[in-house]
Amino acid sequence: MKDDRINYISAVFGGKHLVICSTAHGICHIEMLPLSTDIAAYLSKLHGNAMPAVDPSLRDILSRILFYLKTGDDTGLSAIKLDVCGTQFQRNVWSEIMKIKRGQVISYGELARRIGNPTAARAVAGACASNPVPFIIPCHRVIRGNGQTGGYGLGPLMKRRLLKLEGAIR
DNA sequence: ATAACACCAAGAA
DNA sequence: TTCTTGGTGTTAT
Repeated sequence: MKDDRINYISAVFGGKHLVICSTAHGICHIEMLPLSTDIAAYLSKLHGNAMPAVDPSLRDILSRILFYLKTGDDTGLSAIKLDVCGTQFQRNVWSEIMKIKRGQVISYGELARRIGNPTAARAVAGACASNPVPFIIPCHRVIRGNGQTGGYGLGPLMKRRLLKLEGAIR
């Protein structure tokens, strides 16, 4: 991917900065950062040279994601334009995750089967872990085969919180 | 090459 | 029930 200029918008949610980054082509990155983080400086270091700027045109997307985080209603999330880069395997996993509806869960092993790579459960977990856009690509809906919720980049507590919000779990 | 993983199934206690 | 153990595929070093 090119070092396209990155813009961002942020809001405070759950004691952290919810940060949404975009290129000219779509959302490329969502992250939760400690309140002490200098967001622009952090993103600059992460994405290369140019200093990112706040982009007010991301306001609608931000509020839609916040609405989802508060209510569990994910209407319109899957229609958000993305600009993510990944290996072919990761893209296969991510696009399969997009098919999981709100309130549903599947196991890493089942997802592996669905992409035609039935012994790759652990690799599927790796692809979930490298999902750059949590919530939009709902990797929190992929759980362990034994019913435990499993790991999550934003913390297992957040994963359970989302699944409860969606009514997928008690 | 190899080590690190958000896993899994089976088996022991 | 919890725990080990051996088996996996992909990715980054």
